[in-house]
Amino acid sequence: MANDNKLTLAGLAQLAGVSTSTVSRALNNNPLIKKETREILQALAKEHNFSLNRAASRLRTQKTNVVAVILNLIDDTDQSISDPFLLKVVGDLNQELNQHGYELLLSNSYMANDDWANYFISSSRADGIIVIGQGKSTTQVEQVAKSGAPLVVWGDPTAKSNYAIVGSNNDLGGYCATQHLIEGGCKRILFLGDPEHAEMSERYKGYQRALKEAELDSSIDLTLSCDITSKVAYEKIGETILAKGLFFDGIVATSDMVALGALKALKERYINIPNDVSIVGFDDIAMAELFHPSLTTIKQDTKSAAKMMVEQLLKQFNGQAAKSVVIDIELIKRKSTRST
Amino acid sequence: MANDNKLTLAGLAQLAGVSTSTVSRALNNNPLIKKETREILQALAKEHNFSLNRAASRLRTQKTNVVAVILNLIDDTDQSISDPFLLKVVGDLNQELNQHGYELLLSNSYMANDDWANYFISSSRADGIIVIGQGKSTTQVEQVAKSGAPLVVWGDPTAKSNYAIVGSNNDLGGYCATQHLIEGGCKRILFLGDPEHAEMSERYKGYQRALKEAELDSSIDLTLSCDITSKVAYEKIGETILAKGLFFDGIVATSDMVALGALKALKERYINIPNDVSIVGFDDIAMAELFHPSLTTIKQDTKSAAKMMVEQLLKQFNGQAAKSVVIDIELIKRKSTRST
DNA sequence: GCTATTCTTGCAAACGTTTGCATTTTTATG
DNA sequence: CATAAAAATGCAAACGTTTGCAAGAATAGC
Repeated sequence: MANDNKLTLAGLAQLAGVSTSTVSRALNNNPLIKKETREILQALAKEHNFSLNRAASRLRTQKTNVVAVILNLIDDTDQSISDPFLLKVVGDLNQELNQHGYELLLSNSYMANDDWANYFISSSRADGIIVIGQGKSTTQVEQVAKSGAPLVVWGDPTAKSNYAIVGSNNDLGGYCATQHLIEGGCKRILFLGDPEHAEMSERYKGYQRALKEAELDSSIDLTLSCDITSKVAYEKIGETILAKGLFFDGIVATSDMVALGALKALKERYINIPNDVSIVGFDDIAMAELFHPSLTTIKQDTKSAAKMMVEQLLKQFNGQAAKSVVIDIELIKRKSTRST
Repeated sequence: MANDNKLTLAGLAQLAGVSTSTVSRALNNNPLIKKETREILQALAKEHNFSLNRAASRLRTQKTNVVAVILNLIDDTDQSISDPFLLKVVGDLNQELNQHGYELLLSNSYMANDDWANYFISSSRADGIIVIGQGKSTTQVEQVAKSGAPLVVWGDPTAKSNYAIVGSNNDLGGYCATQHLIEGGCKRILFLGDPEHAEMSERYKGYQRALKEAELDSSIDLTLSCDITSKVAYEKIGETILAKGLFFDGIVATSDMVALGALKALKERYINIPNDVSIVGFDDIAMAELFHPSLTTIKQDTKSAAKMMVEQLLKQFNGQAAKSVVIDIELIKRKSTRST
């Protein structure tokens, strides 16, 4: 602390009366250095609370130990930013990355530069990229894949792609959700969400499969296309009821936020949940059980999702091929559906 | 793309037939270089989609253009991670930092190393630190401050400190919330939250002031100390009612999550909101208006908070002194309180 | 005691930028 | 046209690590 200018490896070496290479190796616990010496030097480093200059070591080793996480937001709707589910994923990724000695550089798709591989990888800002959400267009992501940069995407794992995608079993999720409503006695089940969007379309498939198996109506007018935001869902349900009355008795929503928007619209019209209309959400965000009635939903396991994403990314760092991974989902039964 | 090894500044210089210094200056738009030359070189760089090696430039310039954002989580409760409010702040910070040419390195207080200044600043990982949440203990933060590292904290701006704190006018928030309940006719108003915690204690002060001005009961048994999580709030309200009955008609909660936990506990007992009990939350998270009844709350303006935090940090980068900033709050009236 | 082997350590050259200073080219001035 | 001043470019030395290779010290084998 007396020294004004920062302590460097060379300085530490001088202090210890050894060469910089020895100090460097000692701090990296290189067995080339005698154990005794290593311990002395490590203690000395701690005493002077020395810390390696990462810029220098990154330059020398060509490795950053940083992973860029990009929130691939849909268009210009800003609600994605505050979608609690996506942010939960970021939080879990952070934990998981830290545990493997990596740091998380957060970005979103609004950033000026859109050649991600160039911006993050070629520039030595990060070693790899994790993209959260496939967005509406996949061109940017595909460009990264083409560049050969280590890449993992959170999205629809069953989608055909030349990069690794980690995601929930959306088809099964849609199926279970619908199945559960059917068991509860629902006859006319609405699908609320955007069936065009990658992950959602899988959920839609599962929904349709369940309906067909039960020989229930699966006609198109039971599909209510809407954005991923709760506000839009709320408005959409309102309009629909106004126009066509309450012609359904169940809702499969593509996310908890959407489900909660619908829930609100229904409750405002004194429609009883789950008896008049049952609702199943998707995600199992923290708030799902706080609502009244608490929301039955398909839980996405973000913890293991994070684990898988990091695992697949690390594989690529080691030169191995990564593959898409399907994460199991789980039906969480609560009070927005009839118990069976 | 034909070249396997990455293009470097020297390579680009050779391609253009000039020196590396010229290219470097040209790409940094240095007016020392003739405008014409600059444009030619910039075009060439784009054509070969060259990107500067940041590790190298960071080493040379001793500047990273990265800001570390640390989620200072409370103890080992993991709910803070998923607290939508905190994550919203992170999102807004990200936007704001990007706009000023900085990147966001995300961390949390669980990381192994707890000498933050050393870990982030001395090691050239980042130029400055933003800490979100003052946590239970401020020792780590104070250590950073003492080290002289550029630092801004999100917390209680009225707290005595030797570092810059940006935060809402919590006292006024608590006051307005309580005041609003009083106007709605509430007589026995509960404070739900942890009055010990920095920001919360300010809210508590405002709450008490409002009560005293209205000459209402402000005795200690109207203070229900509870953790910041909705689950705990839910349980606490349940227990309390079981033990002492419904002895209150209003609740000032220290966060929306806490308010929503309380809301749930009350609704399950068929207590009418807002007529039997009115509730005011704090934060105005996205979900606040989705609940039934929608939640009256004190809105924290995260956008301008982010702007202020970044502004204060940049000041420090320029060698100027930073100061604490109080962000205005706003009462958002919804349906969980009686309208006046 | 001498050589062959194994352990330890040190030397010095990278890694790819930026930048003070020197040098060359251009423009202005008398 | 010569010279001074200004503008544009180049040289080379950093920035602080890591690491292949060489060299020195210790141990073993005969």
